[in-house]
Amino acid sequence: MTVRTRVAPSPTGDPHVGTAYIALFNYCFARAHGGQFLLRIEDTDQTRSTADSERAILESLRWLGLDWDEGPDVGGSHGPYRQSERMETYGEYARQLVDAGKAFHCYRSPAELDELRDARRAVGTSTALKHSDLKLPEEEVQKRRDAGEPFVIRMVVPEEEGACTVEDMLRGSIELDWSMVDAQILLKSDGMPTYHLANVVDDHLMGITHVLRGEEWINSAPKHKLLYEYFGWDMPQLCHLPLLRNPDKSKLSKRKNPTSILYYQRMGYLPEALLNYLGRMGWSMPDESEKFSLQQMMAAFDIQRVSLGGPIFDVEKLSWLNGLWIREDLSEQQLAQRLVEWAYNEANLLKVLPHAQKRMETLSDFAPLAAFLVSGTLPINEANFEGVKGEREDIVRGLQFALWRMEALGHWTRDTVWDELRALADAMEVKVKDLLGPLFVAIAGSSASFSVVDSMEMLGPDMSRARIRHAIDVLGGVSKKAMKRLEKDYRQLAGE
RNA sequence: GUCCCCUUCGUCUAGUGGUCCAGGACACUGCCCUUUCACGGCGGUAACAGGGGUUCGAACCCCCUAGGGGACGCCA
Repeated sequence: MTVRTRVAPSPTGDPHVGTAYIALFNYCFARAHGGQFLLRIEDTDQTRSTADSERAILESLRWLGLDWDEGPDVGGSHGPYRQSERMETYGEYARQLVDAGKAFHCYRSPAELDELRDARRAVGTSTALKHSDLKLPEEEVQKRRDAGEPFVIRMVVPEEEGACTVEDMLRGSIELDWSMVDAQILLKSDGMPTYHLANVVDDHLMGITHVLRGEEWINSAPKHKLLYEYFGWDMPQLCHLPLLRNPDKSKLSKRKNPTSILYYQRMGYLPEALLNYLGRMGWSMPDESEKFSLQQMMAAFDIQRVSLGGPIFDVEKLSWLNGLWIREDLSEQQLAQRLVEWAYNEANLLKVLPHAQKRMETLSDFAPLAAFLVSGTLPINEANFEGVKGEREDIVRGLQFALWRMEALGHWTRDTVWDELRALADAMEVKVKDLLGPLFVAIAGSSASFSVVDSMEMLGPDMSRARIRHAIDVLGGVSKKAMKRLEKDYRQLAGE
């Protein structure tokens, strides 16, 4: 048995807890059956994947103790294969399908595609575009080809009535209508494969027998099944796991919840506890124990014990579990060791000292100065904002706008954060200083502290956002009505 | 809008036709322990989404409705 987890680096470089969640189940499933657990990095979208984001996710999984196998030698690469390393391979497979009449070249422009989809949507039917919908007159194809226009390779899908039956290890047979399945792009115009092609080709080459992935993939399973048929390969068994949810039940997202593993690390959760908590999401031990190690989970693992309702990722129980791990599983020496590794190590101190040293008269000044960097949620209240210029309403407005900016920010560095905040202040026609005032309190708990952008860089995106969110709450939050108005104002600002 | 998936306490869940007027855990709460705060111990409140079937019997099987979620990209 061989299973794999595909890890997609996020544009912000934050390793997502959802990835760890899927990886955990793949790990336990494989290991419980004496099989292999492999990793595959998705990096064919150049806007998302960077060396940093890839490293971050691999390090996070390792931190959690989810070790992967090297796996077979596929195209000269071992370990967590990177898709782009074998780009030519996918092109060959795509061409093979074209030769067999199972795929075709498509010269349609994005504008034309939008038009076709809009027309479908207006009629109220499926927006899935088939080969016949995309066909261009022969002379037009010729013209575009001669002009060197970009093209993609799409797969041929059934156009007649009928459904595709997909077998799921937990859900049984799922019937999906072919009318919903579009002529999926297999090879993009830049020559990179899409997930669908890469996924099928990789899994075959890697000898994958079972695929445990998120529920969001159910709808594209027919495409994958079809590809296996086209290639004449055996299809792995599928298993779709429930999705982790925000407290409002929507799919876990950073906009509503901290989703980065780094955030939980920074908050001071132990990897054992985080993993344990993830294991309690949609799964239970046969004896219903709450606290268990990865080893114990693996030893008792039974995929049939997965429950299908999407669990809400709620930190209350995680915190309790973490306390249990700290109290019951660490000696005082071990705890001391963890604390040193976690924050009070030399590398960390050296990061903070450039900001702290100038502000110190005695060594004892250090702890209060740096306290906010090793804290979780800051114990602030309305009174902390008294020294800040402006009405409460304006402060909240500034914080909310800043939060939105920070949510949209891809690369998180001192300079990018600064540029964003400066641009925001300009757009709002306020002094940078006045915009930053409340942010100091939100981020550091006091307006007398290090440069707020330096602090934000050290804290990282998720922790920074969480603190801004907390500050808004402390100031009374934003009502639904007010939120709508703010959103409108914000869009106007962005439009200018 | 179309299709798919899901639905047990506020939250995580046990439960696969009788042992369930539904069990455990978090949170909340009462008492005990304690110089305080935690920890710990013992209790309490709180759920089978609704309606129809099938069956001697339904949280469990079937159908309908409702609610929630997901998918519908040259993202994964």
